[in-house]
Amino acid sequence: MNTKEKIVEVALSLFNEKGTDSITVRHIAKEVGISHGNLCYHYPTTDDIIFKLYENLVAELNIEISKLPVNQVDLWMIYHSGKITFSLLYKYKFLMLDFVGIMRRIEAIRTHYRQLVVKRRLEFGMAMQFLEKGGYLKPEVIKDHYANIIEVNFIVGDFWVSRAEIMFEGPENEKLNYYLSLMFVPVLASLTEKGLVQYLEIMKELK
Amino acid sequence: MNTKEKIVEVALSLFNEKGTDSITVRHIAKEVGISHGNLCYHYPTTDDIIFKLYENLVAELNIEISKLPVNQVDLWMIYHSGKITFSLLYKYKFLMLDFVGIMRRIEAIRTHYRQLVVKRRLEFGMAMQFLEKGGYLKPEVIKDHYANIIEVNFIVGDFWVSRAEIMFEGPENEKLNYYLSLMFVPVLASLTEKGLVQYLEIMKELK
DNA sequence: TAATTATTAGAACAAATGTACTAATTTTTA
DNA sequence: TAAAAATTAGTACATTTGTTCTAATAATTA
Repeated sequence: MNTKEKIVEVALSLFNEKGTDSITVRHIAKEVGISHGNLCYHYPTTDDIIFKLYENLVAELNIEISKLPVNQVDLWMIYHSGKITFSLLYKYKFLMLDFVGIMRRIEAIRTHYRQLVVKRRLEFGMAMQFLEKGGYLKPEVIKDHYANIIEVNFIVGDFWVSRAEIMFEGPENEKLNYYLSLMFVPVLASLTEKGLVQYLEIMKELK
Repeated sequence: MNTKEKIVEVALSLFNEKGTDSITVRHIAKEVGISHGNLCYHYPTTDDIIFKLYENLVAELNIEISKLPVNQVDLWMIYHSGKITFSLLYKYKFLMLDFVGIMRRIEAIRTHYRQLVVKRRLEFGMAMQFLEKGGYLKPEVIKDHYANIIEVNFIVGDFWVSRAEIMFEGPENEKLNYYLSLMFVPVLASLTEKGLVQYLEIMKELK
């Protein structure tokens, strides 16, 4: 592994452990075992490293999501993509824990993330439509209800790591499964019989 | 207004504007128009001011919530207490925007908040029971579903300000109403006819 | 009033940090 | 191989920040 990669790797674990505020280029350099002059040659500021880590997260997400079979949209598919996403978000949890600070500070990330949300909102919307057509989800009775469910799930998806950090005592796996299960909560009472059956299967897997 | 109060007032607006990270005792002192030596006499560190502001938020919440009529629990009552809470959280939005950082850093706040959550969880649970008895909410069909809805709403309640900061363009009032309406989303499909009628009334008010 | 206490301004200092720079060494390229 | 480019260590300096201290002034109390 070259120096550039080592820096990013060490920075990730330091950020996850201590947060981005208290970690400086000097801390990272010391932990990598190089001079901070050298580190600044590769990444002038910690924000440059954070941006690189953000890029890595997005890249990993794209790779993993593209591996999913796209032939059918059902609750299992939602579950699998949720599982992958949640695992990766947890791997880069410092990004989630300091979400607002990073978004405020680093324009490149903010811009990219906003575009990502627009894209994801559409994908989610499509998925809901497929679920409805597939007989898993009842037709919407209240205007914008499913769009609102998506917004709620965006908030849960982006901030469950923060919530867990503050409130949850327990192993990572339990934590992840618990908050993943919460993603189904807003939609639960709108599921059809068929949808509910699949939901209960998924919950067995999550236990 | 005495110096101590002035400090807290100025600090609130500075924190809300710039975040807690970049604001130091010197910044606040300069803005108040006193020496930083004087400021440190009243509040040795910014964290002491943050704690004071947290106490103020909790006090204001208690006062406002206690003003609510407790004779009946219906969706309007949920709406009113939500409205009050959301307004106050927005007034102290820096606390919400740097929630994790503050919780990690300031033990006194972390401890108090955790106890608060336990208390609120019970209150929410009671409210759900009352809604059910009052004929607004269908009986729970899936185990822990209502407990899970409460958890989802905790996350939305604690992080909507962050979400809004990153994504929402628009006036404060719209912002507040929109995210307040999201609190009803997870429970919506579990409402009875009677509940739905009241919900639709509330939505008219929110528009 | 006189003594005491509270409040205020400002200086002083060490530690941390961002930033820029130099010089040496290693690696790559022509 | 020789020149060029990339990488590395280390220095240097201005700023910021937390912290402590002193001395002066204002307010309160006995």
